[in-house]
Amino acid sequence: MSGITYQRIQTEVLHRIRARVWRPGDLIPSEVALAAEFGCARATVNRALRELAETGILERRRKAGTRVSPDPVHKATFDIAVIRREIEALGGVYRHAILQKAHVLAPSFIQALMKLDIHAETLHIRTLHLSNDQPYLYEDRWINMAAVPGIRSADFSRVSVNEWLVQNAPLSGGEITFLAKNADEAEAEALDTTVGKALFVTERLTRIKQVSVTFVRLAYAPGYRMTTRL
Amino acid sequence: MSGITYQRIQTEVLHRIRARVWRPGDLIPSEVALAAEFGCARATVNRALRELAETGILERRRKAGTRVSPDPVHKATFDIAVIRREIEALGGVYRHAILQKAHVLAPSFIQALMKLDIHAETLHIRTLHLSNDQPYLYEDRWINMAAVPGIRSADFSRVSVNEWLVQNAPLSGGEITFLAKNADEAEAEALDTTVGKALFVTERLTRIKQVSVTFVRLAYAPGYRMTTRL
DNA sequence: CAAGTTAATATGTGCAGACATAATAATGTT
DNA sequence: AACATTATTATGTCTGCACATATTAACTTG
Repeated sequence: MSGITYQRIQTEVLHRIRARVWRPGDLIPSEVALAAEFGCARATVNRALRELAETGILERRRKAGTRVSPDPVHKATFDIAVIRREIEALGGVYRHAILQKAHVLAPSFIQALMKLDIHAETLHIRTLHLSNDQPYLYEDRWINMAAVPGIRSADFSRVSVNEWLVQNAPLSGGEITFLAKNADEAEAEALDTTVGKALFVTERLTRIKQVSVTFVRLAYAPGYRMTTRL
Repeated sequence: MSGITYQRIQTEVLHRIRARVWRPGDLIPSEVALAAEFGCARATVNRALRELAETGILERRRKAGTRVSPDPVHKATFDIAVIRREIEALGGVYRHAILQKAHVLAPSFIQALMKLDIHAETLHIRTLHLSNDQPYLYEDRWINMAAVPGIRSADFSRVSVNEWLVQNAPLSGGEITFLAKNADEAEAEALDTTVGKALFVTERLTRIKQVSVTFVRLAYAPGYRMTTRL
């Protein structure tokens, strides 16, 4: 084997971009040309360039060729783990407490968000997740009962709703939103802080085949930071 | 050609997981076995499974085999674009105003964050980005002069610092952090809101080869939401 | 039995060749 | 000149095949 790896090619390409040999907007040589230069198969060059294109560093189009992205759109990736794992990964002891659990007809704003009809039955659960017995996260969740039949018989004293859904309704699609919000009274009380304090909030809408399964709002305790490498 | 694509295999695998044929934690058949079943080359199966593993749905280890992730860590990716493009993508007309620009010795908290030595010279710039003449984003940036020599001669009246750096110091690594923060006086004034209002903030530390280039704090106007698909 | 060695196995990656497909460039036609 | 048609080209993907590598299982050996 020639010893040329696709990773070797990737670092070489990155070097040339950094050294401004190939500048943002420039067209770079074709796969065939690069394969000849590096003395490897085209498939190897293809994989190298394809992966760089996935990160947004390169832009590729058939026939047009490969160019360095004019303004590279960095893609920041965040791991959205089960909350228990998130807490345990930070070295905390996980515990959760259910503050409220009620079967109710969906209020209108939830109907609109989840696109439910007027008579839709939902399970409304408010949970406090604790790390080392300190409030960590306040969860406000609405579940569309029609979409998850087995949920009536589930026992949430041991496994959190969060985990039950991951195990029993895997691989669902949806959207996630990050935002900042001043704490209201319920949030302030649960998270042991004051009304008005800025909270980092994530809202998630989960679907299985176009049908909304659950809407969650997670309000993190003050001071929370969500970090990732670029 | 058999017509079996790697994407076809991916959707089939996803179906089996959703249908709970293969459940979280289960070991799935080997690449060779799947290639035989689908009547395609192992390379095709390999690409299908490798990509699913990158998204966190599968876990793979040599010899041990491929298994469905026990608690799948969803990976949410956010596009971090140049601010002008972000605003224009939302249909706004972009404009920016430089509120402050000063060459200063790095204050101690910046020294610590960027790991600069005591005599390090920095450029401190505060910029307001506007969409349709409405305050959109307040930017507070520190640049390590030593790391970006050409910056002295740059003209920031036409191109924002943001864009200049992307064009002239491409492909740098670093970290990005999301957090919520109560608006202080400077932020409230710039963004035309009240002190204490919850702001969505992103902080970015950018490096080229271990050397810190710039530290930016971006405070978005109230109401900002950052959304992505799962 | 414990510890070290060897074999077996699933994934990881490379190669050469082929055809598919999208987009551009060249060409011909009215 | 405007438009439709036809090459050309770079990427996209699949096929078999080979060897690399990590890791587990099986097999020695003291």
